[in-house]
Amino acid sequence: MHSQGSSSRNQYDWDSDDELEVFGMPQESNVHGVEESGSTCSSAKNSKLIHHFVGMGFSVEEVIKAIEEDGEDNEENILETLLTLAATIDDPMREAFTEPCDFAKKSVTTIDISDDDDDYGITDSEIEEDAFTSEKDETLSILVNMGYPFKEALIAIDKCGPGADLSDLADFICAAQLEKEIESHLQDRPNRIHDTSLHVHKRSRDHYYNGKKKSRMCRTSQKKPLEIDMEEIELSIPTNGFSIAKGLYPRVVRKIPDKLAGPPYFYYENVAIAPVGVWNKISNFLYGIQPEFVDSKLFCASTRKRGYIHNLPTENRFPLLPIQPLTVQEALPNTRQWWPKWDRRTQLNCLLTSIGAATVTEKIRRDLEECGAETPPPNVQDTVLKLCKKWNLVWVGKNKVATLEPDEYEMLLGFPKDHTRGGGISRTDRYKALGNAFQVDTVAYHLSVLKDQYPNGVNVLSLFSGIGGAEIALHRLGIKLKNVVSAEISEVNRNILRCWWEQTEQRGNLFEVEDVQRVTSEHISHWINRFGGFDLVIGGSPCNNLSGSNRVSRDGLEGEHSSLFYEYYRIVNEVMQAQR
DNA sequence: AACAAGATGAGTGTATAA
DNA sequence: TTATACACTCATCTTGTT
Repeated sequence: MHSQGSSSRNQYDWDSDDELEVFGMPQESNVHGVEESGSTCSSAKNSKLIHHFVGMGFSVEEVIKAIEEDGEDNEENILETLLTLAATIDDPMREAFTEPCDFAKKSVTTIDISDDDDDYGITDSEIEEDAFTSEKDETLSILVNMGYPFKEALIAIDKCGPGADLSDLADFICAAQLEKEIESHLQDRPNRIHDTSLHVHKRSRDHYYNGKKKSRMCRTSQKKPLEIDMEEIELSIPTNGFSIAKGLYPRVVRKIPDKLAGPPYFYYENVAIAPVGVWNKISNFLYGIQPEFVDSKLFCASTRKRGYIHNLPTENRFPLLPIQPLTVQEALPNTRQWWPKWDRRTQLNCLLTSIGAATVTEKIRRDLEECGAETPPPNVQDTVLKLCKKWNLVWVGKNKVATLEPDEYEMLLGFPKDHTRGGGISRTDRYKALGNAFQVDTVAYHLSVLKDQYPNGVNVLSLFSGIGGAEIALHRLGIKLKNVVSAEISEVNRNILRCWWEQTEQRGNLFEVEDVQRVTSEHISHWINRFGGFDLVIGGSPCNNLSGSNRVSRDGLEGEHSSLFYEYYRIVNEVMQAQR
């Protein structure tokens, strides 16, 4: 943490090297190969382009063809052409598993990979609450599968006991539902737990879905030739779909082709509201699997709209216990007494990487005190409310709002308290790391299907690990971590994960890699041989150039940070090939 | 240097009205 | 069907302080 590199790394210097270093030595050998093949492309720029696209997994021949077609100046068009080429291949799965490239095969660059056996062979004390809740878990998941809302199932089990007869539990839930319905007819309470925001939008969104879906499809596929068959429609991605849930959690109906169904499993995450076309591209690379868009407001008290692409089964999912409170007032009980009636928020907006300025909270306090009245006039309410929503402010006193604390970030996102605290990390860095992290409960819900399949634990390749959201999700699910290879560029983040690993007394092995770009085929096959294969490749690639919060460089998937998605794809594809 | 604080819009999707 | 208004966003950069 005292190394000089750590500070400059704060500025995401995972791309500080120029392109030559990105692909290392073998680039040159490939360049020669290309030139010898008789191509007319010979400029330095051309070589870079070729390697750029070859690095994405296209064959050299295809890339050359595309460049000749579109000219070397238009990367966008070249990529479009390449993707069209890939899409027009008879068997769409064939392209998915073709040899991506061999640029890394001869790579002998020195790589910082701690290959030591960090064997924390300690006690058996991990995950012991598991025994306590396993019966409950099982009953819960059965009830949820029967179609009962999770929360009500949970209450029923609490009331009747985990050993109660299923039919008794079902009866209890039905009775409770009926009671609730009657109650809601009798009195209209605006601040009921977690129902309002969900159902308010549901009807309209469903309407949107049925009514406008088609027109949007046409818009998205405008660029492509007008041959909209079923395949096209499958791949055309609606970037909404957050509230098509019937119950508390969305029930996903999505069929993964047998060819793609894991193991090995992969799980990819990124921001939902990305520039137009980005998710289509990502989906095309990840074997055409449709993203699953989920808003974490279903799992915690703050919004977090994300897209997930994975080949996990979607049946028999179950949520992490205990269930998080879904309202701010419950999640932050101290704020409840200060929350004015006219602020009807029950949930927070997205937790970002930086927080609001103190001048904002001060301005709000002044404005409210000036009008003096118990309830301020509508125009003041309006401006204050807008600021509160913009900066995610909560009420901590009379006329007093405040930004969230880092430990409140941790709690809302499902991390252990003080997970990012200490060890030389600054407050600013905590916000940044947490703002970039998974919402653990959400990811755990998706990963829960692995629990039955891997009673002895999993081998995980974790890319862009950050502060270890994936690892924590698995751990909290009670899925043992056998071997975890974690790639993370930020030193402070690696320290956080390592500390957590030691504190939770993991019995498996943690291997740290600094830069995903330095992971070669040799590394991958070495790990596969050693561990007997990976069970899960998980990661969310940088969103910097996709996020709407970025005023400066929202450059899309080809942006300097977000283009690391192609590294994720490269590595996933190698694992998929090697283990199938 | 390192850190904290403050200032800095645009793109995307949604709802509504015409 | 189109136009318009509105809400929200895994961020970056500069400046000032220690």
